[in-house]
Amino acid sequence: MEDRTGAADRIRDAAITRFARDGFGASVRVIAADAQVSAALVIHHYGSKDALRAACDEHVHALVRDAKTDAMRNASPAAVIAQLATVEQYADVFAYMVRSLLEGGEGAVRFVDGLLADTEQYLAAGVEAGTVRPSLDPRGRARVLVATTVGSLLLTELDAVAGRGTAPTKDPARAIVEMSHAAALPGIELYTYGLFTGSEYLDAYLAREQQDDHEHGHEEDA
Amino acid sequence: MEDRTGAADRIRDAAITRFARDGFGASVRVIAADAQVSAALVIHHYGSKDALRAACDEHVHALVRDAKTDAMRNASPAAVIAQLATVEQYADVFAYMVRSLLEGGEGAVRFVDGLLADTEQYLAAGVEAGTVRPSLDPRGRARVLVATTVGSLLLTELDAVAGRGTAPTKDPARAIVEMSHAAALPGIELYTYGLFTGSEYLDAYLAREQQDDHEHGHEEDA
DNA sequence: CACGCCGCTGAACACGTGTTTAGTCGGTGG
DNA sequence: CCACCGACTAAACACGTGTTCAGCGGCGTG
Repeated sequence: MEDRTGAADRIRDAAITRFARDGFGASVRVIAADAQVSAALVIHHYGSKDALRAACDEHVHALVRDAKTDAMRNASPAAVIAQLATVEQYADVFAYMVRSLLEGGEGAVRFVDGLLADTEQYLAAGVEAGTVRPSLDPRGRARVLVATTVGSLLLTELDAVAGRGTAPTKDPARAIVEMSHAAALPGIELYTYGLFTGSEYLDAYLAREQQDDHEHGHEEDA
Repeated sequence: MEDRTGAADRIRDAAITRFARDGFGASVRVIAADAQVSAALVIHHYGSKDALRAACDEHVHALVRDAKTDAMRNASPAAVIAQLATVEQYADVFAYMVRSLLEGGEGAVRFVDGLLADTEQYLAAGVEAGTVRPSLDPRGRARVLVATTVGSLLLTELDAVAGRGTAPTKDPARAIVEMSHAAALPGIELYTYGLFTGSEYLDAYLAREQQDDHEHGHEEDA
């Protein structure tokens, strides 16, 4: 039923790889060359460059969703990411997600939303199991953890730009593996003992928050 | 000694604002229009668009450095950022840094390097003062904290893209203030009590690390 | 076989880009 | 006063972009 040659799929895959490497400013002609077709065929199949990117987003999203549902029952979200990056097959997909994250597209929003939901759910399960401390703001805590993850991604990318690190800018998938390795010890340590020796900071913040609430009423809702 | 009109400075400031808002793909003509000059004058003064951006980088870097040395003795690096964003005068500069962070230029590298060094130094001071727990990997810990900060920045930007949050994509400076407010409680909580109830994760990691070391020797150096 | 469909292409088009060029205006020093 | 110099500009240039157009060629179906 599909094309015998599968040129459309080949174009999409080439676009994913190229977008991941060079950003979404990558030209249609370069993508076409990567897929060994003419630039006109890209438009012929996808209608426009934006539509091509939308197709890439959707395809990547589907792959990530499937991979996540597969691996979700085994490991933590962070481990899922590392695992996802390790698998050769998903390297391009993962790099595409990182790029999308940096340039802030709709796919990135869905990605972090999923990550956020997973993290929150996972933390809740940990709380119930007694391995994770309860939080005054579970959603906010999940956000901080996700922020740490994507922030580490960004720092790794920055290191690559600066020429430091093992990965020569080219392979974000490998970079994330190294990053996760380097950040593992201080992260676990931080998550085990915390940062401060006492609760003075937290107490002070809570006291000030309560005071602020009394001063100018409740501004927030829902 | 300088121009009476100060057009060159006006061009640079317009470029900083425009680059921050639209990314570094912003065209010279738009910047010129913002500064109410011709596109040719931009080139006349700065030689090329890349040189213009370099001038912006340098100017922003100088401003940030000055502001930091001013505020450094008062507050923590994170507070410095929030404070920096608050000040109306530095809003554009700060937005420029965020943009530079996202597109990964040399200025971003210098920025996070500075942030990293400051954080590490600040943590060391805290350790010495007894308010911060010592770490097995102080530099790694500083990295994690900086990652959390820049990750929160990215998440805020993403929220803006998704239309959520108060800031309508336009004002990253205000967005960072809101972000820092929302992340404050879970962050402090996390840094006070940690995430886990016990040290099993850390113990397991340390045990596995030691085992790995014995398996395939020491690979790392300097 | 002949027809039409469809994957596919090279050449062109319209446009936006950074940059160059030729030239105007105004102030300043000889 | 004249000549020069630098800020400044409109117009053009060269190029890269996404996209369109006309047509080629092999396949399945009438």
